[in-house]
Amino acid sequence: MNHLSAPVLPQIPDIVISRLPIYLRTVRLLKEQGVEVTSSQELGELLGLSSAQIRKDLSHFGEFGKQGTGYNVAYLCNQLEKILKVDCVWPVILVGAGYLGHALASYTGFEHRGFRIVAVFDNDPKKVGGAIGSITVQPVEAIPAVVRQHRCQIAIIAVPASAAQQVAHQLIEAGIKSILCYAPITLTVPPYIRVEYIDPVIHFQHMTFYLEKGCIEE
Amino acid sequence: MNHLSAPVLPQIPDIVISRLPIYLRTVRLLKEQGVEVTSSQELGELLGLSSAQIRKDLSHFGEFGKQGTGYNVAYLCNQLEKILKVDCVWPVILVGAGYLGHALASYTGFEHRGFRIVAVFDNDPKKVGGAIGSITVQPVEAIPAVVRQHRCQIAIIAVPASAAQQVAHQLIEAGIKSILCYAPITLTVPPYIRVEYIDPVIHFQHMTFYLEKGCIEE
DNA sequence: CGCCATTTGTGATAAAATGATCAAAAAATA
DNA sequence: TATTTTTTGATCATTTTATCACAAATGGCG
Ligand SMILES: NC(=O)c1ccc[n+]([C@@H]2O[C@H](COP(=O)([O-])OP(=O)(O)OC[C@H]3O[C@@H](n4cnc5c(N)ncnc54)[C@H](O)[C@@H]3O)[C@@H](O)[C@H]2O)c1
Ligand SMILES: NC(=O)c1ccc[n+]([C@@H]2O[C@H](COP(=O)([O-])OP(=O)(O)OC[C@H]3O[C@@H](n4cnc5c(N)ncnc54)[C@H](O)[C@@H]3O)[C@@H](O)[C@H]2O)c1
Repeated sequence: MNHLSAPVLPQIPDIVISRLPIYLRTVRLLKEQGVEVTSSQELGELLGLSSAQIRKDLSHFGEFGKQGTGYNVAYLCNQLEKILKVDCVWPVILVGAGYLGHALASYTGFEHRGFRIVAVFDNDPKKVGGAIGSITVQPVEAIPAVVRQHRCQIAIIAVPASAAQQVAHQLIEAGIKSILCYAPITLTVPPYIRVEYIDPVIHFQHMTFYLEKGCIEE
Repeated sequence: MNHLSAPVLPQIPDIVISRLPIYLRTVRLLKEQGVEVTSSQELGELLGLSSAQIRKDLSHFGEFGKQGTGYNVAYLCNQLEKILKVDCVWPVILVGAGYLGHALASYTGFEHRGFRIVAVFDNDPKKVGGAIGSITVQPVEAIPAVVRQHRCQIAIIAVPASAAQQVAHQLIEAGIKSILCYAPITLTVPPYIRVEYIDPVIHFQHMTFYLEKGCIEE
């Protein structure tokens, strides 16, 4: 170890990063409502967080507020978009053209928040060639070429759990760096690949712990 | 304060509860694969967690393992289901019969994990009366009666963000205790109501923080 | 049967996250 | 202009969470 080595830039906790998109979502809502200035207190009330938490989180990235006044909504919005790198549109590919895949591919809410589904893949010959809006379903064999063409780093997995691990391998092989997995299974991936999960049942089962038992049967 | 009062039962951290459904999902997978015994080490590797974390989490609820051997998969599965109260099927209602609502209402993966969508509601007269599988879409006015009839405590919100807060009010009014919200908005609810959120964009924006910027435009 | 290799459950410890406090700055008000 | 009210960003204190490390079981094996 060299005591003269450059100071390590402070690693920002992942839990802080995970709150930024929520802040951005709320600040953008305020902006749409015509609100020009807000405060950590107001944001905290809207989000159910303490004002200190919000100030501390933001302070990792700079000074965005003004004492006595608070935060300029448009400016904070811009800064959060820069920090999260969503001041642009990212290409996303989707594997699995089932019920969920259709809903996601038809969803119009991605674009203005920084994402666009540029291609959909399926391994069922009956699905391949079909259209979802303006997108034509392609065979999974086309994944590597499409990823290269769009320099795509993000993929959604919306195939059955039994196929998800294999699809993950194919995606990583093709150069995908981050995966949003809707299949109810934990994927095994190399450490440099980021996977996030969406499984509504996980949320339901979290809820039932706190509910009074009241079931239909079994 | 009475020094003779009953000992306060140790409050289990919510973060521990939030991991239990993941454990259950994985243990059930092992069970399906015919695995009879597992260990905190094996589970940790499958989930990307430390074995100590898993042991400590489980220890909040009792002793489920055997030293030198590990955990009996079927038994652990059963115990986790009991702890989470999913050793039965919970009725769930769904508001919003759009693309996402259709995907959710058609999804067959809820039942065997403890949940059944018993009714779907929409406020669009063109949707009301339509069928999704065996479920007929009902008008939102019918929510209170259906909630009472099924003693339903859980609801899914799958309406546009602009309608979500109002729908949440209606649901709470009707007696719903926990809400899974797919609309990209933070709901304001009384403290005794639990809300969980699913918003894929939040996950994407979390990912992009760690990616090298590579966008389409803007 | 005794020994070895495992693996649990847990108290102690370390690390991380949150919350409280406050000086400084800015705007509003008198 | 002086005073009061707000609100930030930083520091410090507290609480929460995760990790470590090991005694106590357990089963397999020679
Ligand atoms: N539908 C929902 O609302 C919902 C809810 C929660 C979770 N999920 C999960 O999302 C995933 C998709 O659900 P769904 O309802 O759309 O299922 P689905 O069966 O309707 O669709 C799955 C699609 O994946 C395709 N597929 C299967 N194997 C593939 C492979 N190896 N490569 C490429 N494509 C493949 C199939 O051809 C099919 O089109 C599942 O894992 C499911 O558990 C869905
Ligand atoms: N489709 C997706 O894959 C997807 C992905 C992410 C998030 N979402 C979110 O999920 C929600 C639903 O998405 P969608 O694509 O199904 O939208 P959608 O427009 O297809 O469907 C919304 C449905 O809600 C109904 N609705 C509107 N106001 C209502 C009210 N007050 N009471 C009852 N019903 C009402 C509409 O009639 C419509 O049928 C939205 O908030 C969307 O942002 C959807």
